[in-house]
Amino acid sequence: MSQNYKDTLNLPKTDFPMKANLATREPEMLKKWNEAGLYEQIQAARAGAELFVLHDGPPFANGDVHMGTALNKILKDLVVKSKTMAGFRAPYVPGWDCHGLPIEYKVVKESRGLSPLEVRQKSEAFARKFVDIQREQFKRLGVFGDWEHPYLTLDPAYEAEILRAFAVFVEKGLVYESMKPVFWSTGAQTALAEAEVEYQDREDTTVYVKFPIVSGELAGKASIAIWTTTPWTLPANLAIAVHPKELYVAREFKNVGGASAPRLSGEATEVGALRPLPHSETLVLAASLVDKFCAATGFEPTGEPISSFPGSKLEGLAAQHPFLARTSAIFAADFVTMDTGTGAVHIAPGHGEDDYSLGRKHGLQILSPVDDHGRYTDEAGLPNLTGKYVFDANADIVALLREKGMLISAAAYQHSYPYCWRSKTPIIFRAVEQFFIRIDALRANALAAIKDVRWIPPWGENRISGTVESRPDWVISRQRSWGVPLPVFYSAEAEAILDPKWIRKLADLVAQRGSNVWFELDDAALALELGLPEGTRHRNDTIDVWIDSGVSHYAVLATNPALRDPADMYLEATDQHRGWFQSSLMTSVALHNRAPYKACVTHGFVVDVDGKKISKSSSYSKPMDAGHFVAKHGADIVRLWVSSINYTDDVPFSEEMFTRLGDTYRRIRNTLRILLGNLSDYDSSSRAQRSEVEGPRGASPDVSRGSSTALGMTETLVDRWILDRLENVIADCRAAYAAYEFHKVYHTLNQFCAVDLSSLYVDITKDRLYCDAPDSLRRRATQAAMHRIFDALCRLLAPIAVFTAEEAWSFLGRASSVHLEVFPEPNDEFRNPTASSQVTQLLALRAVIGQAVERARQEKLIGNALEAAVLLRCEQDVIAGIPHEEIEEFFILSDLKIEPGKEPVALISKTASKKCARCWRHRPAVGVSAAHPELCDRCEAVVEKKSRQDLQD
RNA sequence: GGGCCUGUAGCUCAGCUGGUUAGAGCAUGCGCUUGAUAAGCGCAGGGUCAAAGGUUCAAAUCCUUUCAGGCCCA
Repeated sequence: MSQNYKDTLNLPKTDFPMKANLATREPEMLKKWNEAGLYEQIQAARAGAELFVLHDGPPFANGDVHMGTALNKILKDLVVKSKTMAGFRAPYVPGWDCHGLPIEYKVVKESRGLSPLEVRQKSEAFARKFVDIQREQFKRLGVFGDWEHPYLTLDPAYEAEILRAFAVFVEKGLVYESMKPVFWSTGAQTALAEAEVEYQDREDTTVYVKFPIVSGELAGKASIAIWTTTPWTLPANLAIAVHPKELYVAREFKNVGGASAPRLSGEATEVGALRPLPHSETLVLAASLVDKFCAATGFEPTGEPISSFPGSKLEGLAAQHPFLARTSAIFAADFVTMDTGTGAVHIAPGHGEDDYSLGRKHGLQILSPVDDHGRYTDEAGLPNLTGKYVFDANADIVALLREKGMLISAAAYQHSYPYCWRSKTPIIFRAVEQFFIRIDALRANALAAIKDVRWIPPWGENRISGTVESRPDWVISRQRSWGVPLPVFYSAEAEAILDPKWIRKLADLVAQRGSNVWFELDDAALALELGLPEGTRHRNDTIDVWIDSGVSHYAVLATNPALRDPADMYLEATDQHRGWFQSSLMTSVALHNRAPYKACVTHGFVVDVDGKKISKSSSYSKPMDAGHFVAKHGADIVRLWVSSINYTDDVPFSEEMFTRLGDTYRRIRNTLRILLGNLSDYDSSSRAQRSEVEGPRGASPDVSRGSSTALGMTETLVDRWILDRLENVIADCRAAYAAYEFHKVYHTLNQFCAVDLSSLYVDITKDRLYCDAPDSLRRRATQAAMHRIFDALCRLLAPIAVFTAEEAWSFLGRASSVHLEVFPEPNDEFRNPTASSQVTQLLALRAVIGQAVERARQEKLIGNALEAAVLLRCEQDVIAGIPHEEIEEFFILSDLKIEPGKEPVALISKTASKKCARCWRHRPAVGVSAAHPELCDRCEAVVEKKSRQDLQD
């Protein structure tokens, strides 16, 4: 019976599938884009447009793309795509950081005994392999860019620019040579990186040593007591550090010997046998460490402290070195802790990081009287021990201390100590010649340059300023193989030569033959090649990789004609305030005295449900490969995730989020689908819509212009309202994109699709779209509105859901890509405050009705709301001027009566009218028609008209 | 330990310069629909705004401390 009428409806019709099937559809689309050269098309389409350069911070070319990397790359892509759609020419040239220890380390670990050149060859192959892997993974994420012409820091052209930048640094007097302690393997006779250090348990001899004070009030009366686990560094002692704020005491101690006097084992037994005889000492040490000191040494305090004072009081005093003819100065330093020892720290600037920086601060010599094999040199000032391996010399030093009466106590000590991962020998801290960049010469200008940059979020400025203010000089030399050679030459007399002209000659040679020449050619050949004096030699040190990436503005932005230095934006994780943002800033200040970027955007790190970093998480043990999630959910879902979060904070990640995101995605997709379905018989180029099509140049054609009734058609209230809402959505999304607040785009579009469109507009207009005659004016008006909405939605969605937006876009019969389009332009003609406020009021009434209907349903009075007869009492001015029919339609009711009343109330009863077999509304006219007794008047007319037309055909 | 930052419903986010019973979407529960159907619609429940102090007539919003977490240092 009534089934017949279903065929007379205009039901939605589309081939746009409900199921996304992203995992297979996305790669197909990528293939199409690649074949069409979409990136090049986009660049060509924006040829004359204003330039916006987002400069890619090069990821390290090792390992797969994980969620953190994906987050970074997608954020960059959101910027590039949204700028492109805002009308800019926004080229994107991706890059990779290829040199450096992590790669060299892996290579060396795989195969041992390689020559530097072999290490470099294997490292290059390794880096290139991962460049290719990551490139495919980034492309799979839907990131657009010049993937065929990325910049690689290992490219000879790039390496040459590093050297040329270096030549400028030298020219400006920014580079100097100095000693600095590094991890040193005496077994391998090489400097080590932290990654090459492994820790083992080890027993050493610790000593408490006294340094007689020789100046100030305590001169000749007391000694300052220090504690060390490395007696062999004492010949290099030049100072003692105390904490300025901690309390120190001068006090007499008596050695009671006995039980508390420790026994030594191993090498030190000989020493232990010569236990100090009972005697007393007046010592200065931290008040809070007196107890520990006594327990460890067998000394006990006698009487009350002679005096007590903050450490700052000791500053500037001199103490006699325990066995060398010199004094050690006492300095205050914040790094002194009260955990162990005496609160007075033995300082050997050539043998420790803190020692070094304190020594530099006070102009001390960086004394490091140890050779490559870890043997004392003459500089140690102990002729008997010259040539002795320092770990063997510990016992000699202890004996010497005892002989001089400077040993308070010695003991065996178990601790975890760094070892060389290759030679398995204990590591020493040893100062060797290094090259530095003078940060003090740049600091003030760098701080000034920071102020000219826009920092997003704003506290980034604070952060980078803090690091720039406090950072020490930049150590730029590395005793490594996998990098750009440090262009230092040595004269026949072994004197270091830094010559800009020579460096530039080398740069030219490297540009031609790659930096391997440095390692391939021997001294004579290289000198000949560069035209250097005979006898000029070179070493195999390399430049810190932070210089590599730090000069990318010089090597890439300034040299690639598609780009520009400075860039409009750098966008990286917050750790780069100290990293790439800073290294780039320093090199740019050195070269041009300005920042290399106009804006710096930072994002947080990916954390799990509990806000903990993933590596510490209990929820996620497996690695967070982006590929895993792309395969499981699709790149558009991963991109939706990136867009949904506030990236300035830590970025939350969980399995649940992806489930939720899938829900959101399906909602958006289904909204697009129903719009398409309802537009199946709508011809946007027909005469009625012609006026909209011919929009102003540069604007998006379909949504740019309306006539006096906006669409130029007979819209009803809901149409006017939804078009006004769309204006808000367009304005909000454009503003959010412009401010890089992508999560606001996400929420705006989600809200618009779920509430305004799905729950309201589509639901309300179903009746007219399905049941009216196909060409009814109000139906066509609604289709025109939907067409405008769909068009705008695709464009606004395009930067985020790259694949889905394109897919939907193509279903509207568009041959070219949505990514070539621009965002919809705001258009005041579609603004309609009246409709907006009317609908707001109607929605309040709708809630009242909804609750009443719900109650009636629970009482089994009605099932479907269309079975209800609703009597609504409300203030009349709310509904003034709105046709009753439209109000009924708005509430999706069959039978509505409105009476005046103050507080809105809805009374529900079962309607007396019969159900129209076609539109399912209960209408009084059902049964009136003889030909169609099951139909209401509207449906009868439509069916009649249709059958007449069918007859004509 | 220091610097910078964060902490609002199960999840993701709003909540402007302090001012009525703290909002949204999703999720959950209960219904309706079967003409968006591995869809759609309605209704409902759910937060002492990390905790404790303080300023104020009034604080999620300002101040202090604590706790939890992140990045960078040490």
